[in-house]
Amino acid sequence: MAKATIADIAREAQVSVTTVSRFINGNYGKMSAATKSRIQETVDRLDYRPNASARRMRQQNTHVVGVVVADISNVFSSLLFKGIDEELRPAGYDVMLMNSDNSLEEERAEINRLLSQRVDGLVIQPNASDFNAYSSIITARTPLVVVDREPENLPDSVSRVMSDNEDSCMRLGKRLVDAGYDNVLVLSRMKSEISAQAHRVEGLRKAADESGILMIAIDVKDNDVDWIERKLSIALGHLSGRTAIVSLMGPLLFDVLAVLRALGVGFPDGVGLVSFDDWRWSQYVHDGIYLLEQDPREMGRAAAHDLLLQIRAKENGIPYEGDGSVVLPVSFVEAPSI
Amino acid sequence: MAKATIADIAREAQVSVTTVSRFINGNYGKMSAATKSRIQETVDRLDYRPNASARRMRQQNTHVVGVVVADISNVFSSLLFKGIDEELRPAGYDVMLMNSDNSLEEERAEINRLLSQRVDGLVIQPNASDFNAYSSIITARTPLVVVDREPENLPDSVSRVMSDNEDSCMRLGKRLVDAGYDNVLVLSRMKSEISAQAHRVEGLRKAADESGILMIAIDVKDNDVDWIERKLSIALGHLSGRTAIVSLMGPLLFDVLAVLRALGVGFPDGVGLVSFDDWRWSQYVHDGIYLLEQDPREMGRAAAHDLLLQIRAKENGIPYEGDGSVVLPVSFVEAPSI
DNA sequence: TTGTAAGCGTTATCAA
DNA sequence: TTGATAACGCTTACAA
Repeated sequence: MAKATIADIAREAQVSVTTVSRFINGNYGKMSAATKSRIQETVDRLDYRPNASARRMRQQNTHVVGVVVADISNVFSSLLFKGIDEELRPAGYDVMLMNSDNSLEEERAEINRLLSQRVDGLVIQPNASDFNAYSSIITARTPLVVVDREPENLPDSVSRVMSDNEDSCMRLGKRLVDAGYDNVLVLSRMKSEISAQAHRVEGLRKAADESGILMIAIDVKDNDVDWIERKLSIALGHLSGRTAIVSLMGPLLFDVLAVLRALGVGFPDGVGLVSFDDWRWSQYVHDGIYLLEQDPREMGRAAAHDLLLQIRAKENGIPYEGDGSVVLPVSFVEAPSI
Repeated sequence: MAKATIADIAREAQVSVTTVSRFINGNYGKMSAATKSRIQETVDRLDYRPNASARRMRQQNTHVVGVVVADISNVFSSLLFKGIDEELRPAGYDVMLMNSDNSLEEERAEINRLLSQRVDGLVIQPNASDFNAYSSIITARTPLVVVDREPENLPDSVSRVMSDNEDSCMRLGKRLVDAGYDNVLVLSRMKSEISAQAHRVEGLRKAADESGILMIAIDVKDNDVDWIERKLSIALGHLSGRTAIVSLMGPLLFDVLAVLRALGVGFPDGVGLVSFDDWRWSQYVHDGIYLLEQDPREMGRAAAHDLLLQIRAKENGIPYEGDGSVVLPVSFVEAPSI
């Protein structure tokens, strides 16, 4: 037998579809107890379940929001999702999650599919450096929050949630100067047109400029560990004085550790070592690694919170009264690796 | 202006809705080039996008599958999702992801919502020990794959993808005996009624029974690090001979490491240490930790693969020809911590 | 307290 | 090569 519909229930329970619909939606303001229980019985017996698609045809909203992350295998993304889910779920929204894998094309296709789903809102960690790539979202008038990466030409009207990348890295730079380092070797791995890491490089560069220490930035892109090893080996061989290595993204730290092990370079004796983003585990490597930590879960919550404000404003035709821009602090986790 | 519909396009392009529908679906078998380009132009101009909900009303399938994981902040879950997505996306399916947070109630509600969405299939990492909790899925005739945890009363007709938990742990037990250990202290953290960890305990127990070494199993449940420290401290104080500690889930290893550090117990000198599930990082703790690794991404792929077979079989009214049950190996990553 | 019927955006059947 | 129209399952004015 095909899936039960509201009409099946109505027929079996000897009432009209209207009454069933009212029952389903809890509008039993003036419904006889007899009717109620008769419908309930039928619903249970036929295992009836309202069809969400049909419901949406009559309503303006889907109660579904779309989330597009850059790389779900990165812990950042899963915690971001968790934060979003924690905020959205109690508000009655379900989430369609998509993984762009740092690909512009994938991302474009995914956004299109989400718009086709008529999601009530969108949270994206963008891959494109220019916000014009996302104009379709604006045209569709779908509430949007941009997270983690800030494309150029982002209109003020679009909400965003970022970490305090540049400033924290400026402070890190000063901290390294104070600790007596002469050089800082900055490693990034930027896989898409745009990355939060660029701001981190910028912050470190400013600190270096101000204090006169030497800063070398290396973007490892898709290169493998051997490539990194060669680069690091050369750099370390040619630098005099004390050098600190800064890994600007979590997964990259694995490669850095492998390289340092291969080169037989220890820390903090051989080099200083700092990394972004390594939740919990790195405290057990040697005596712990100095960390700059974001709070992706909180970023997710903030993004979802703003999205809800936008959605509600739109539904009620009232103006949106949110912050529009949230910058979350990056915290320093002290450890003896520098 | 409200979102453009197929009727808007038809009016503007001076054709019928039928023709537009044909165009949208690529059925331009016999459509004049002029008509085609006129429609295309209008579609672009009005930023038209088919409404997925409306489409579903006329079709039997939604091209959406639901995934329910137990804890998205656990790397296991995100890699599982990644594997599922990799297999499903190219086949044209989108994913609604839900996080049950190891809660039975949450899980029940989530499954209900997904069934209301009329998802074409479901992958779940179940929290209930008895499969009867999931009978609604069977009643709804929704294709289903159960992953990671195997509830009681799971009918043969339901597909499942598991890791080879019991057998791998039996082999681990023997390995520990061979390495000269006299006792094995097994730590688990089971948050729901059912857990893959139970099979791991079982495997170790069998190995212990066969070889005559002492095995003590401790389930830490929701207790904190202090509790674990007390328990471990007492156990270690009363055991004679060499003891190996086995952590049966990834995140638990953090706590174990913290406790060992607090107790001033090193490895492999003080105790032997083995853990399940610690992707990449634990090789840098001391000289590396002996690991038993699952492949959650592969589990996801296998689950999605089977789900697709079920969905296609159902759509075409042909019998399902899949394995029904996949058991993936657990690999041993040697390291000097035992 | 309950019912009738229109309409949401699309696809599919039939007809031209 | 294109079009008119019914139908999908539900909600909601309006009626009774």
